[in-house]
Amino acid sequence: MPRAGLSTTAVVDAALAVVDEQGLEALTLTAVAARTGVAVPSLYKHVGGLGELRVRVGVRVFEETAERMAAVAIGRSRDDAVAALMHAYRGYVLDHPARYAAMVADPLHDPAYAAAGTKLLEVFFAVLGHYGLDGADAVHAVRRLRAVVHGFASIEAAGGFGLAEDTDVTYGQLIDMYLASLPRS
Amino acid sequence: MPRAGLSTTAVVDAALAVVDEQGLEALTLTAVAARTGVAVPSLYKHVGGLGELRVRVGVRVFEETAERMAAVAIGRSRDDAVAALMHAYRGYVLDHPARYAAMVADPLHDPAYAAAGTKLLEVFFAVLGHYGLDGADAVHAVRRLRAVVHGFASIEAAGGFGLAEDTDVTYGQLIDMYLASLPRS
DNA sequence: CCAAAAAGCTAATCGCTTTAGCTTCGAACG
DNA sequence: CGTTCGAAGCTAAAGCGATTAGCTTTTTGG
Repeated sequence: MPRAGLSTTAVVDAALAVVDEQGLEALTLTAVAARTGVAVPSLYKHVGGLGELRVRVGVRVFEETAERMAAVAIGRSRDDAVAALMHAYRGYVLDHPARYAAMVADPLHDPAYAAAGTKLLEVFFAVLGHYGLDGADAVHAVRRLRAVVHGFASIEAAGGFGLAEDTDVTYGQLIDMYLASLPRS
Repeated sequence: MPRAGLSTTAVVDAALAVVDEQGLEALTLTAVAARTGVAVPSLYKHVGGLGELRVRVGVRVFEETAERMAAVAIGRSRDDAVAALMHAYRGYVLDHPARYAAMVADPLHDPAYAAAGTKLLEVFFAVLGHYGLDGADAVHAVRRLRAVVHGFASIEAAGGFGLAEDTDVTYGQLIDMYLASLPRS
C-alpha cells in the first residue's frame, strides 16, 4: 500500500477545495481527511490543527488575491491601474465566493496574516503612488479603497444584494466614486 | 427552588452578552447556559438550537442598528441626514465591536433576516429619498452606501486598520466621498 | 384543589478535535 | 543488499459541544 504522499501544501489545497465546494462552515478536519484519503489524526503530521489550517487557508487566499492584483496593475497607471486592481479584487471573489469568508472571518491578529496582508497593502500603495499622495494621505486613500472593495465584495459573496439590478453597474459606480476621491492630475 | 424564568428574549440577551465579552467564537450553548444558570438542554425550550440562536442574535443586531439610524436621521435631510446615518452605523460597531461579526457572519439567506434587513434598507432608502433618485439609481446608491459603511465597519471591528493614522479622519473622507457620488442639488 | 402545559433536569448519543503511542514505509548509508 | 531510522500513517481513547429522549416539577387556569 503506497503512502498518500501528503504535505502541508496538499492539505491546504484540499481545504480550499472543501471550502469551494461546501462552504467555510464545512471546513473540518474530517472533511479534509476524507478528501485526501487519510485518517483524521494523520493530518496533524502536516498542520498543527484545525486552527492553524484555517489560518493557512486565509493566508493563501490573501496571497492569491495580492498576486492577481499585482499582475493586473503592471503596465497601467493612475485611474487605469486602480480600476484594473478593483476589478481584479472583485474577480477573485466572483471566482471563489466561498473562499472570501475565509479571508475575513479569521484571526487578523494572527502573525501569519501580517506578511500576507503586508503584501496586499504594498500593491495598494504602489498603485496609489502615482497620485503623489504624502504619507498620511496615502494611508487614508488605501483605507478608503480597502473599505470599498472589501465592503462590496463581502456583501456580494454572501449574496447580500437581493434586488435584481445589475451588480456590475453598482461596482462601476463604486469605482468612479473612489477615483473621484483621488487627487485629479 | 424557583425557576430561572427564562424566555427566548432572555436567552438572546445572554447570548449577546457572551458575544460582547468573549467574542463571536465563544457563542456556545454551554456558555449561554452557564450565564443564565440553567442546564444546556433547558435552552432548547426557548430556542431551536445553536443555529437558530445565531440567527436571532444577528437579527437583533440588525434591528438595533436600524433603530439607531432611524432615530438619528429624523429631522435632518440630504447630506446632513446621510452623514448622521453613516456616523450612527459606525457608532454601533464602535460600541459593540464583537457583535458586528455576528451581523455579517450568518446566513443572510435565512428568511428571518429578511424582515430585519428590509427594515434597515428602508431607512437607507428613506434618507436617500430626498435626492430624487429614480428606482434603479436609488438601488445602486443604497448599495454603494452599504458597501462603504459595511466595508469600513467590518475592517475596523476586526482590528484591520493597523497603522497609526486616525480612523476618524478616514471615515470622514469616506463620508465625503460617498456624498460626492450623490446628485448635487 | 386539580390537571395539564411549560420549564427544567439527567442520561445518553453523536460528530469533531486532539493526544498518545504503535507500525510501517522508504530512503540513505554502510 | 541489508540495516536502520525518521517520517507518515494508523488505531485507540479522551474530551467537548450539540442534540434528543424522556422524566420531574413548577405554575397556572379553571
